[in-house]
Amino acid sequence: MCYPGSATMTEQCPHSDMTSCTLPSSEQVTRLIDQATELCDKRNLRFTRLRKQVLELVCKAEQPVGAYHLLDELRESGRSAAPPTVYRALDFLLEQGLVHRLATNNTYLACAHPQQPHAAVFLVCSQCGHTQEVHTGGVIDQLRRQAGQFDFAIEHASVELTGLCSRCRQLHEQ
Amino acid sequence: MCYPGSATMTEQCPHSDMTSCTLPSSEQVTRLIDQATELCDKRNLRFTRLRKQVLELVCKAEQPVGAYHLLDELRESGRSAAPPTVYRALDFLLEQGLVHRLATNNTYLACAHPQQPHAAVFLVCSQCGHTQEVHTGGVIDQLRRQAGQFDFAIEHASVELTGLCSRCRQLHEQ
DNA sequence: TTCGTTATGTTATAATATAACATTATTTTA
DNA sequence: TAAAATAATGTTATATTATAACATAACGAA
Ligand SMILES: [Zn+2]
Ligand SMILES: [Zn+2]
Ligand SMILES: [Zn+2]
Ligand SMILES: [Zn+2]
Repeated sequence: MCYPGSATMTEQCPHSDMTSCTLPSSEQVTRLIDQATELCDKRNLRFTRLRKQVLELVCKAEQPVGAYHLLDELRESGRSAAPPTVYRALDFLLEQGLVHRLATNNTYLACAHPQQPHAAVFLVCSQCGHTQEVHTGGVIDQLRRQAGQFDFAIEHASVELTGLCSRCRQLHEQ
Repeated sequence: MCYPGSATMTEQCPHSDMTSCTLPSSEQVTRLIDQATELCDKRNLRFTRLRKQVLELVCKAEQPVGAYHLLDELRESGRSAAPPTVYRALDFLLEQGLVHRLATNNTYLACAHPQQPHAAVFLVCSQCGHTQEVHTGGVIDQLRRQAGQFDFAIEHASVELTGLCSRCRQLHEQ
């Protein structure tokens, strides 16, 4: 996940150097939470304690996390929680574009650019699990055009690329 | 799913007219099975009765099917079957590129062009479930380039576009 | 035929997600 | 403010998807 602020939200995410984002700093998490708070406020939605807590957990995770991992963390935090607890919170966050869900491994990660709705491409490392959200408008536009040729109107694009990340490739080549 | 033979395996699948493929004809199924037989033979792999039967079921389905649906059908056919029965057969077929798995809805569909390995784009109708495999080399190439900018080596691309198919859009607009 | 390998059968269980209904919290309206 | 309506959460049960582990059977090579 790449965090806003440190770079423009264009093609090149700050994530191109992997080290910089393995462990999001507490400031970055705070920033995302602040953005979410503002965004929910604007939309007249309740950013409840539970929803905030789940978003925080997702943000703090250095990698996409599973729902049941979040459930464990909620319980460890002392809160009474069951699967619907976390799934409902995740559903809310997904609807608001604050998190993304990766279909290929059933995990959730914080959106790097929750400001505007967008389709994203995810680079998922099969070795270390590190996952990077990249915004390549060109790709999505091209997909939309191609789908249009088949008279198909895209509602949601799931583009998940699995492979070796830079670091793992280097380690692997040695 | 679009069937080979009726058109070249390029951008435009025969699938662009949806009606032509809702119910694959028995000839088309036979053709796919024959291709699979040949392909396994070439690779010195055993295209066992179970594997053939599962591929047939996937081919005959007019839409991508779930593993447990296949399991039911296997049982209805009189065969003793449990989840591993179908998952193992599906794993084999996936490895050989004879079927694809859709991560967004946990379903399986026969590959339209099992001859050569490929990355494909899937157009999944959220209304009727109809799913079309399209081969737009351009998209995959572009994805590969974009990923390359992040020093990322793609092993597998999952590109699944959910939306309204031509027919459903027409019905919807009225 | 014998042996090693591969595939399948079988039972149990893991992992992911939702249904249904009760309770609590919040907002709206009177 | 009080009552009613709405939204969120708690709670229990269950559905859905997938795999682990070990036994048996089929197959292929020697
Ligand atoms: Zn995003
Ligand atoms: Zn990696
Ligand atoms: Zn294919
Ligand atoms: Zn449709």
